[in-house]
Amino acid sequence: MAYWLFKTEPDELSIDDLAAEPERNFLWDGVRNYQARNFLRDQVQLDDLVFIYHSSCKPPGIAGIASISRTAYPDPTQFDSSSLYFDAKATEQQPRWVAVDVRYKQKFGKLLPLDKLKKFGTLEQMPLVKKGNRLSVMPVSDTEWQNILSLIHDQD
DNA sequence: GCCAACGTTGGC
DNA sequence: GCCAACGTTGGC
Repeated sequence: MAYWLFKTEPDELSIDDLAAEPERNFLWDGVRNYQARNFLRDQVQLDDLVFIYHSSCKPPGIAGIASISRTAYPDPTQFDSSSLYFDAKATEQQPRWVAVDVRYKQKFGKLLPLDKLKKFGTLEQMPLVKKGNRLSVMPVSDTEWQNILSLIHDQD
């Protein structure tokens, strides 16, 4: 079992949306970055745990946990010409992008803000806290996962 | 709204 | 295959 962090804009899909339908499998679509796609396609496994990170909001930070309920399959939005995520170069025979499904697991009492993550020295290797980082799907080591959980515990 | 950082595109 | 131009991300 592995750990991950997925970014989402809460206007699009938030931890509250997941929590509102805890039995539902949510399509995690719209990943359009090759490095992020390769993680989804090659490494994300069933029942892996995922920190849900809220980006482009105030304040950005980790809001809760989801689990992987379906491993990678072709992202349907790449074939949909009315979608923002449409990709004319993708075909059903040769899909370019993949999606996974996630399920709600937990919402933290308080969001763990990015500035706290940045202050915590042992997390400095995470792409998340590095300047200019744009990776929307990233692995989280066992140690990082435990350290972040303890930060959550401290502030709750 | 600004803009730094970064990924992608396309001409050569 | 280089690299300038461009578009996007995402914190501030």
